[in-house]
Amino acid sequence: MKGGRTKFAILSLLRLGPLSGAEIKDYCQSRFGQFWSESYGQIYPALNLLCEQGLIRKLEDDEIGKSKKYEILDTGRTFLREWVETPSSDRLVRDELILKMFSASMVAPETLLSEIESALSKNAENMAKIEFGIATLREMNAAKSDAGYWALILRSGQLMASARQAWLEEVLAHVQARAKN
Amino acid sequence: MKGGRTKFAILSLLRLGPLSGAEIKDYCQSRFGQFWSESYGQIYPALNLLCEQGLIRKLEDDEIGKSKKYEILDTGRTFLREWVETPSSDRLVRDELILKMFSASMVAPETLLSEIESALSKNAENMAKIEFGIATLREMNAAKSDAGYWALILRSGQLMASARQAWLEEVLAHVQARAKN
DNA sequence: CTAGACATGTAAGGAGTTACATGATTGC
DNA sequence: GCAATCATGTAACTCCTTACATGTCTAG
Repeated sequence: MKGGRTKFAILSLLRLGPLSGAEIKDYCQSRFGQFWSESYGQIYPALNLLCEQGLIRKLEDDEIGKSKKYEILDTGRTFLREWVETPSSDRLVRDELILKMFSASMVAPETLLSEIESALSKNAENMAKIEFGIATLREMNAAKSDAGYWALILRSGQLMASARQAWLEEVLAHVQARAKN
Repeated sequence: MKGGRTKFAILSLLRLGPLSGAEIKDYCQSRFGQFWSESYGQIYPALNLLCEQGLIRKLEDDEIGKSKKYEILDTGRTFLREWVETPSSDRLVRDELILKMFSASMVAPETLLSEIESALSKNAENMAKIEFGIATLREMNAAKSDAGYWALILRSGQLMASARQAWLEEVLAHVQARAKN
């Protein structure tokens, strides 16, 4: 399918209200960041495609010069709903740090420390973002039906991040122990 | 860099002994499956590239007709080691199921059940593979320095899979509760 | 010898990122 | 008006999968 899953990420966001390309990028980062990402190189072409296909439309610039906002159409909502009802493709993970673990015995343990620490701090950042997201969600008073699912998204981030933290700490301990000998 | 990280995945495996393209594919699936994957369309071109660059070599076919095996060279080992010492790129996750959660309120809860259940059973499969991997590792008596790191890889799979299971169960409970009303 | 299985290889195309170009807006 | 900023857009490139084509071994 042309435009792939980027189209659905965009439609998902537009369901809640009109957005511009840049806003879509921002929201992707802040709301989907842990498990999905899109770059401008995908977003802008996809927006044009969605327009051509009559799934969204460009809002007339009431205030000229402002960034172009796009609005989802009923056809777009239907398209989005059908996708939700369709079986998902497999989860894809690409984790270079774990791949390196496979050959980690080739290098001095000390060499690995900085990478593990930077992974830990990146993970801590993620956890903070998720906490912030949880706080925000409470104040958002979204439709109740949405709020439940969105909380589950954040919950997934929580569970994954704390599993990762636990793992990184085990790795750190192992590497430090090896460094001592 | 040409050939990207596929080259390193291949070199990582070849470090342990000569392998053919198909064996590399199998090993990727069984050992790296949870966090890395490669397809033939990447493996074969990468093998040729690695040969051209003098990092591996094709073994002479002592027994003709057998699948072509490739062996890592010292230059390849050095290249691999340097990569391990280099900062990693960010972890990438693409999880369509979670993306759908964002719009899940658009559909009847019952619609979601089969997807959740299939995600649960796929996850259970993964957990079983990891358990098998742990048992295998014990019998492999790999070099002790490798065994420690490899156990950590499996440990990561364990932690992630059980976090995911916990999450999927929460999702299931939520969806079932919504279905009752 | 032949059918099936399996390994190798490739071509086409979609997915995704990066770096750059353009044009408008805002603040000074 | 000028610089800085920001949104939009695009081109080039890498990454990755899929489907197909080819060749080779093996069982019967």
